Amino acid sequence: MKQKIEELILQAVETLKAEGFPGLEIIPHITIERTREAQHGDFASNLALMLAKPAKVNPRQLAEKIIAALPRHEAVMKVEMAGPGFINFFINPNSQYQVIKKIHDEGREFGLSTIGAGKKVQVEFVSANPTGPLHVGHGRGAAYGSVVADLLQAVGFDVHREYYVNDAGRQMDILAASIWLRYLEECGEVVHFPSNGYRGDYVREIAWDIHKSVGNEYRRPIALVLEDIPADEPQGGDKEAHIDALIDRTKTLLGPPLYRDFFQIGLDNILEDIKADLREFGVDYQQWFSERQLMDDGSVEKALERLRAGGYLYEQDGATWFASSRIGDEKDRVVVRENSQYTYFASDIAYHMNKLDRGFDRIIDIWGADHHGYVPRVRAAIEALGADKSKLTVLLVQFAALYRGEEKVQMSTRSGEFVTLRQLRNEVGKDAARFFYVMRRSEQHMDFDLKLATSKSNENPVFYVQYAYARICSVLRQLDEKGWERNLLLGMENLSQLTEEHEIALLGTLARYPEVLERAALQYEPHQLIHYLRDLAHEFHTYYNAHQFLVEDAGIRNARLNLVCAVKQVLANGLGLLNINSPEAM
RNA sequence: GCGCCCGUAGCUCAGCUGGAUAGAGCGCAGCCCUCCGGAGGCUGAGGUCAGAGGUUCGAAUCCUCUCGGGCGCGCCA
Repeated sequence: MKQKIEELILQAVETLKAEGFPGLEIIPHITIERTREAQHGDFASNLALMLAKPAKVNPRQLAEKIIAALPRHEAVMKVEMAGPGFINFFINPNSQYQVIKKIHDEGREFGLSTIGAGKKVQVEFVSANPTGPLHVGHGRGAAYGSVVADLLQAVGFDVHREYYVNDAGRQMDILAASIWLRYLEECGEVVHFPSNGYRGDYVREIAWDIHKSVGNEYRRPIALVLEDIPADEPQGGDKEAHIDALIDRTKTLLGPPLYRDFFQIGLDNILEDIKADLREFGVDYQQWFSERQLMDDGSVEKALERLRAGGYLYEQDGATWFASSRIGDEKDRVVVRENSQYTYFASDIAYHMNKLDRGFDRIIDIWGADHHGYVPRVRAAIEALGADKSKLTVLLVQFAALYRGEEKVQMSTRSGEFVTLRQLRNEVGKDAARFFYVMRRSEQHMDFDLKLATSKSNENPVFYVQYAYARICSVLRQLDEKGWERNLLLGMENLSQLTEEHEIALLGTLARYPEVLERAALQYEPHQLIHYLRDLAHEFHTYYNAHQFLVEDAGIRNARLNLVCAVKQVLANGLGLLNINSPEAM
């Protein structure tokens, strides 16, 4: 419809141009908007306002001219000039009814489109370090990322969802050492647990499992473990030096193969937990990409070689630097440390090279907002690798501050004091959790009130939308109980009897759905879909209160049922995209 | 200090990329089933869109400055 109007306007402008009307050489992008108020019709164009200046005419006069030049179209009932020079289009209701047939015919496909044209898009999200279970902070990225991916798929992109597993590096070493120390405790050693170790209960559980299967085989006297280890912070030392020394000691005392086992058991354990957690949260991946693999198969070295060939690497202070400040970063970055270890950034460069080599048209990284300082250097890396840096989109998700009522919940992964995503799901359920996370614009700081989300009452917005769906199902059950059958054809023949204000409004909202999907997908803004669904549910509830559907007149009854079933279908489609259930009864 | 995000109703937030009288939910006041599910609907009160300049037919939206909040600024990941 929007497109048709656009074409009509374009034709009108061409006509005026042919008549020698001045100032129409440059036609701005024609924007057709849905109006906010019914008295302004269904669609509006501000073209006359935009053109008034170059054409040096009064915008109201220009609008009149354009309207006069508009070709006739059966779907357009009336065109009006209004306000400072808006052109308002009133759509013929008969053409509005078509949407009900369309929704019925297309069913679950209604709203999907092909504007993505099968372009390959990779979406990487969550990618939390596998050093512990996911917490509620990761939940937002998980919900947001999965919905963005699903939306892109819905509008025709070929979407590849990926989780980057940081299974190399110091954090993992700290985890391995933490597990071993807890294991020693199981063996009966008295351990002063390092302040910088992972203190969560899950570490004890892993240690407990190991002890159960191998007994005291890996036990070493604690005195030997602590020999010459610099003091921890509470004892007046440096916690980083303390933990690093403990990691080295763990490696020496266990020996490489055994150390590897502890490391691997911890990794496998936690990664399995994360995978299961996300699956239960309705988040699926095509690929779990290992950082360690990049290290092992020489990809990092290859990536650095490519940078070196481009003249972007140099040596200084014993380290190797990437001259990222030459291409947008605020300073240069180390890629190989003085101790000849790669930095995390080095493997990330390799990872992005790998993404580029796999031929994605678009690469989307979804990160926590605290990583924003990292964006320019990754962009620089892509440019230095010789790729088009516009291929990369980084979406930053702001933190969700957690509250229990008024009280803010403090969180720290190391100390183990945090609410896990699993706990949240158990408390509020998958549907409410997903809905809440995605309800707000991603760049918006969000307060997640556990108390509110836990309350299974009317305060909880997800129920409002689900209730609309359940209500429609209930109406259909009532139909059956009253001994009536739905007559689809009769309903379609009587659509023109849907003349109530609420019915016309619903038609417009239903017709909007494909546009909402498209916008939400292309702008990576799932919250637009949520708001739409709330609008739709609200209009349905209003309609429900104002009019009886199951009336004696079979024509009107079936027409209304067709409308209501169209609402049901769109609610199900929208909720489905959000991976939220559409319950037939609540 | 520099950079990124943000500031809209008592609270939590939308606001369709510059449009018409700034909108929802919760909370508050009042009302609506002999009727398809009251987890609903309707009405009302509540706003200097943080503040000040600027751009123009038109600004919550764009630019500059100020104030306030969050987050970054490692040879950590």
